[in-house]
Amino acid sequence: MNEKVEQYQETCQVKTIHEDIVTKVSQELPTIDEIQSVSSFFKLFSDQSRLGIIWTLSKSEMCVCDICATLKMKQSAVSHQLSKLKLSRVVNSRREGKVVYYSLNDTHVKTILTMGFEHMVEEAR
Amino acid sequence: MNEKVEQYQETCQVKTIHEDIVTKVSQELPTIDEIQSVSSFFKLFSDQSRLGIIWTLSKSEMCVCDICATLKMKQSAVSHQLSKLKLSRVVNSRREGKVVYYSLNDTHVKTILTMGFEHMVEEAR
DNA sequence: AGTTAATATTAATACATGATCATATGTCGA
DNA sequence: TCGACATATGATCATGTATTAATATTAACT
Repeated sequence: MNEKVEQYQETCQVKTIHEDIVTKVSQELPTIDEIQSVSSFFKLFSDQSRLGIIWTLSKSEMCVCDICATLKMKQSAVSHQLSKLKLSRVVNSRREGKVVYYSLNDTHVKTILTMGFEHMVEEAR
Repeated sequence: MNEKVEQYQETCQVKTIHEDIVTKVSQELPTIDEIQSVSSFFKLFSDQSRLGIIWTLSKSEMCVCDICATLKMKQSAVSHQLSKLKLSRVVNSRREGKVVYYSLNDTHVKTILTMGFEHMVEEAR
């Protein structure tokens, strides 16, 4: 039993089936930080409320109150989610007196959003 | 005070700022089911382990044990996540004797995965 | 300065969910 | 049919997180 197999067994408890594939794919594997970063990005789209907010902002720049009204959400809940989205730089904000306007930060987000909805339509068929 | 403003206050407790925008965006708003469906789809990409699995499968069809070895995950954890991915029809499986091979179900998933990593690269600049 | 409006923040709560252990299921070979 | 291997499943536990109510902050107006 060679070292590689032993190492597999640490996590897998099973004899490796395809060492060549594992080796090849492992070499291309993103770092933990990269996977973490990407999964965190997708997490922003994974909640109903946040996705609704992202969707509305993809249609128009809006203030907090408008988002509340559109999505029938409480102001506090909207603010909380907006702050997460802003922290991840998915949205921008600008203040005009008492009112704060939010908008999508980049077109990338809009594209991914669109793909999500396209996928849904296709799945529904 | 008209009816609309009162209705806003139910959820928003604030006087509406832009009735026209709210009305327009509301008309285009996806249904709750649609938003639910799309957010659930993105949720599959929102966890480190699942994203790792999706990534490896985007490189090659693999059996459960190979995935464990590549990602240094326990077999049980991998199986649990694979079953979620399969339930959402993101992956397919085929059995060959004792070994079960998993693969990505559609190219849509691969495209979205790629966009996520592209976004990360751009953000890192 | 005091009041009101719009938004942000804090703390508490309830709920979802990923990992793990133990065990079950399925498949093959002796 | 028995044992070994590969995978799946159930139950439990710990962690994360969305929501809410209450309160703070910020800004405009009188």
